[in-house]
Amino acid sequence: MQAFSDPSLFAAFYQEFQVPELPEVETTRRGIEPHIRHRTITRVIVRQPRLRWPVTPGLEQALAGQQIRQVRRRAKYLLVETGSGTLVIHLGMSGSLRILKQPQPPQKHDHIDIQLDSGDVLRYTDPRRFGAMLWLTEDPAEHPLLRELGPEPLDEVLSGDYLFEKSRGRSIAIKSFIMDSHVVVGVGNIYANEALFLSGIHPQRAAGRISLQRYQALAEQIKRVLARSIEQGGTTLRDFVGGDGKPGYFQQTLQVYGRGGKPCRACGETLKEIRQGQRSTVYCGQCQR
DNA sequence: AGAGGTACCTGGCAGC
DNA sequence: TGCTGCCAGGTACCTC
Repeated sequence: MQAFSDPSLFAAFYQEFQVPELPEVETTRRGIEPHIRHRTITRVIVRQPRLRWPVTPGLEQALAGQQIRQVRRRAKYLLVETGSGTLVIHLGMSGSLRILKQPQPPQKHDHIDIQLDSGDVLRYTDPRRFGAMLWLTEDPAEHPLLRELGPEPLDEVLSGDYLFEKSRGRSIAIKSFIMDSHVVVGVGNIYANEALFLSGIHPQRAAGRISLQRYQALAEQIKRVLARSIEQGGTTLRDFVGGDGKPGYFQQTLQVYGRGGKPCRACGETLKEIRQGQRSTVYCGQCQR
């Protein structure tokens, strides 16, 4: 990430563009649910239907009059359940949701408003439009987008044993392996870099050539880094009402991500930055083998 | 089947 | 100053 040679620029960038990783999605769920649960949708306004996929045609009619039962999360998908179907929301790379208590004129990237009988509005904003807003009438777990997903990282199913078994015979780099949503969901680029550093595993190592013991460390670190972020998102829950709808981010100090060329916090060695699958990987050649 | 690459999209920086 | 090129990233999908 050479563009951010100056740390303050990097910080400014991430204040502006908080990539919703799993902790941010969960924090968003917790932030909005109390305001929308049991409310009835009175009106839906779609200003920009061109997201990752087109917003489901007829979404406005489908949602009007529906009462929201609960908001669940599967991987980075938010599932807004009503009596007759489920609204599936993905925040993509730059999406956010917030609750408006007062009417506010829509800004450039405010693509969708969901008005509630309380007078509140749930507003979806997404500058890069990598997000999604889909209406499903079938069981969301059976939808192609959700059907093939691996276990939640914080579920006990995700363990060293699971990763070890799943990786046998695989030559793919471990970093790509843990970012594959068929293996485990919710491990984005930032947390993949961090978890590999914390467990001392070289990001390019073949997934099939890592011992059970090391996978136990990796599973533990994935859980730890995500759980800590969710915890902090919860305690710093800021401004889902009226404000920018973005959870506090990066409360925990990043060990490697965004620090290519800087000294390793553990050993002082200069951190290496490479690209894997068009994504930035940062690691310590000394600490990670 | 597995591995790797591509596309989608915008804002902001570097460099000319 | 203004333009162009590049880059960040999640994830489905394409190709080999």
